[in-house]
Amino acid sequence: MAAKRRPFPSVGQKKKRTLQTENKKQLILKVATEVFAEKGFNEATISQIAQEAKIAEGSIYDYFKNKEDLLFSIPEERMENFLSGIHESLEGVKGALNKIRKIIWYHLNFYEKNKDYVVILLQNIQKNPRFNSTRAYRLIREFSKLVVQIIEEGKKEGLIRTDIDSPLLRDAILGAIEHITIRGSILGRLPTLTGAAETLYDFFASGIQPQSSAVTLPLREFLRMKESMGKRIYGKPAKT
Amino acid sequence: MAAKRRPFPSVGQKKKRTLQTENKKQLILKVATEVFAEKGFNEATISQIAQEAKIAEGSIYDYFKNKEDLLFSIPEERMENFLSGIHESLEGVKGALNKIRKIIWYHLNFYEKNKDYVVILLQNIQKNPRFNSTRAYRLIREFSKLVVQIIEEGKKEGLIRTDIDSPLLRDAILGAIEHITIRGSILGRLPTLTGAAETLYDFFASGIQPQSSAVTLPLREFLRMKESMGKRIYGKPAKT
DNA sequence: TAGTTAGGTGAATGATACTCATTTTAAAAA
DNA sequence: TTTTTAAAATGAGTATCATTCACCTAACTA
Repeated sequence: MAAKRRPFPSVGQKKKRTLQTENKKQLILKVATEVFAEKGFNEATISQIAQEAKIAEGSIYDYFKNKEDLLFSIPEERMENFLSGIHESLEGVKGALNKIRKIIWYHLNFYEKNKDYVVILLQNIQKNPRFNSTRAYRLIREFSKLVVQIIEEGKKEGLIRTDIDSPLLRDAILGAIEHITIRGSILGRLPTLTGAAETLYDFFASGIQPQSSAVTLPLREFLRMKESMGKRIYGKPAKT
Repeated sequence: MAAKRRPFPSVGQKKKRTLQTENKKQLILKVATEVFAEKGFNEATISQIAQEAKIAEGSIYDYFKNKEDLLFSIPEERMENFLSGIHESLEGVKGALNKIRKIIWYHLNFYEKNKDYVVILLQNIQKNPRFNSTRAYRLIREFSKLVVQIIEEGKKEGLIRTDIDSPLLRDAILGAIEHITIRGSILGRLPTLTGAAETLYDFFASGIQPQSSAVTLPLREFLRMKESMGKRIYGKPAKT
């Protein structure tokens, strides 16, 4: 046992000590991230991680409850960065659709810049039911709620159809992002992720049907035209 | 070693033997599916599977190379059913969009009816890189190609925008389906999956923007209106 | 200096995937 | 029917980890 013990009651040189401890934890996390990313959770061994971090196997258990806890600890810091980054990048963005566009871009960009991490998160962690009781998972939920909020906001603004089930739309958007990322990581196409952002946004925003067989125009314009004519008009988009 | 051995050169009562062997393999697969679904791959033990199948541990290795091979063998039969079912249900369906709608529905419906299997496939198998060299994975790829084909077909028919990257759209659609399914399985909401199909299709087909702030109408109608006026008209949908 | 404790260690333990020498079973031959 | 033969099945034994714990080291206090 080491890290769990109560620190000195004095305040003297304690900081230095704590810093070293914190450094060691970070070191283990860094090495573990590399090893897990390379070998996968099952094939990675504690002894290999210990060796590469140049510490004893037992020391790992001073900082983490077990191998799985070590794995689940990897996303914590990154998720915090992700979340604060999202909030930052949304500042000043007006309108739900623009926010969604930004989120899609930021999300793919984040994955593109955190390859090792993405492999671990998507392949080893996210679908493990025990991950749900994790701090990092709570952060993911928070993000997930944010997306729903933005969708609801969009409904109120009149920018998103009100008959849409918000959580379902969120799942569709996040699922699409994730799947594209996984395919990218398996096929080694991660560097092009960000380029897919605008296209992906467009699928959801405008749909996949062409505008050539139907014309969409602002309501005001439409009403003006209609007024100056006296004609029967279709209100719904052409369906096949 | 057992199952690998060459059968007798004669033809006599061989069938009975082979059948029993096949049955045993199926039995192991059935029990393994249950155990893996309940405990997850890591927590499930070979000894538990052997016990519940009422056979010796060693026998499992007569039929499967190792634990992972056993896991990866589970999707084979189901994927075959899935694929033939898809082809069947697409018979007589005209138009790429209708086919995509059908695929989304069939996919979600299949998952809804194969709960145990879905949990295993999505949580333990699909994102494992070694799964890529599997027979079952080849079937998934086949399905994946089918979707791309349909999208391309839709472009030629003029039903889908030609500026869309087909594999990207495929990934978005399949990713959305998968994510919704996973959320459903974690939250125990699988029974409502099929209900989400039409909504999901609609996200992609028509987009999420309301028709109230913009009006879409057939090109002929639009041209007729335009002709009888003399006005400047927008050709693109309103963006926020 | 002596005492205290955070911090670190690695051999020992137990669990489990996988192997293999042996036994059992049942088809084919005699 | 009895004998022969190879397929099937077995489970004790092996190797490989994850995890524990009794002990060590060094820094800080008094």
